[in-house]
Amino acid sequence: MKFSNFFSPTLKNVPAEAEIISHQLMIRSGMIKQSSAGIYSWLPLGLRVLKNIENIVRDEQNKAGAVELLMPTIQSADLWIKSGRYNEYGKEMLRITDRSGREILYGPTNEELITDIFQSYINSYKDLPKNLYHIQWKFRDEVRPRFGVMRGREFLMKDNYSFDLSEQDAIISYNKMFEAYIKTFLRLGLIPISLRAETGPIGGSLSHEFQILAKTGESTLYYDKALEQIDTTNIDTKKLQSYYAAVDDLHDQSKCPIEKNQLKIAKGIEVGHIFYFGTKYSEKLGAFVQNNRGENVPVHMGSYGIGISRLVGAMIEASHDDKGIIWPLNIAPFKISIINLMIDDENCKKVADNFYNQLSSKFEILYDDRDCSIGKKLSDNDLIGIPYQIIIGKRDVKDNLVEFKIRQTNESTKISIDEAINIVLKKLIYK
RNA sequence: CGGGGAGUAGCGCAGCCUGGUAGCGCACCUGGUUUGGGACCAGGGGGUCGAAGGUUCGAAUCCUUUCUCCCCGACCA
Repeated sequence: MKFSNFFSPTLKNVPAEAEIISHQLMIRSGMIKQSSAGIYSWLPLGLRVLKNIENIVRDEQNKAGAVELLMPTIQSADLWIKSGRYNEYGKEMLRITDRSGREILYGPTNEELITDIFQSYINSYKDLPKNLYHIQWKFRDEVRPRFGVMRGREFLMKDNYSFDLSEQDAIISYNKMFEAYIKTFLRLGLIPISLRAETGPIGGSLSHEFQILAKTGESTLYYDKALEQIDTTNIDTKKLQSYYAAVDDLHDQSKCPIEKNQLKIAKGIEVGHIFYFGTKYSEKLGAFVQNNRGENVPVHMGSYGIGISRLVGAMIEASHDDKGIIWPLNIAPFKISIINLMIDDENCKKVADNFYNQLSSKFEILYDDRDCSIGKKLSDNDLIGIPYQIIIGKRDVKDNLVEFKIRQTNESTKISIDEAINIVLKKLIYK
């Protein structure tokens, strides 16, 4: 992608509305534009990041055996009346009346809809277990949206729902998702801390929330150090679930079961939540199957959410410096940028064009060919967090060199033009 | 919803107290000079001051109403 052809309005000034760093950086880097309180347009750069995160979440869901579908954003009130949540849910639910006076709503979650879909087709225990998910926009009319996309009213969420014959089976499904969540967050380069949680309005008996560590996180976590050392090759959910972890208001030092030197205190951002809630919705919405004795029994369900749009903000909170965002390679909107400092210089242009032509078919490349000052180019590329940057200037090109910069560490080295492609390929492929 | 704050050019702000129809920085446009970390000089375009009503000869400025946005709290992916 040629930068001159892209749409990435970077800003020097931060709009006063943005309080926290991720929100500021998202606005300054041209990722999002606020439309109204808690509602955002995703500009091209932000959309790329959002999609990259979405795809990793999707991939891990698929690997864990979940099956993707897509349910609508707008739901009929009927199902919610049936489940009893139409009144329960309160003002957070955006209620709308259509032209013929029917009550509809913008879905804040999908237990009702998915249960209805399930019960329409599945009648036998032989079809279990099932695990269905979708990645869809939700709307919750928060009393106070804040922190940019970290707590918007409209947000993108991956939510899935498991259906099992028995509680024991449901716990297996639950743990499978638990593992998938750990894998997902690790793959995003985050350190997930799993905590036993309250089940809240979803209801149920078993629940974990997943917080990722970030200095600027909203919640204070008290947890066993061991939670940070996850064996990525063999994720032992039982072990992870056995470690102590609590948010500050549930933590009581006098009753804390672990040694002080084993206890760690850190800030976290909640990015995922999983629930097992038994037959709460299946009974109300008629999701019954016949078991092997021919009896109709309600299915045991669980639901599992990951805030994808929140993760964008959360990841920035977890990874930035004073120059801007530092994206991990797999999330970065572009993997590498080719920065031509002297667009009017023939040699520089030749070198830059050549890199671009050779690499653009292989990776997502940003070719900074803009007619603007050197400082702006360099600082923009840092701001938007491109992991690798090839900086091409007159001075180096004369010596057959270019600068290769790693955003993560801000280290840069001079490399020969001839070797550059190989070095880049090595970095991007074997990373 | 309770408490606090803010709406003046695309963004950040000053002007408001002590009414006399708007100004600065960044961004933008033109010309020139520059060119390895948000360049410099000169020239230029753009706002009727969130909205409505009122007071006044005259309102960004005073009064009333209203809308929006932000921050702190309870809640959440």
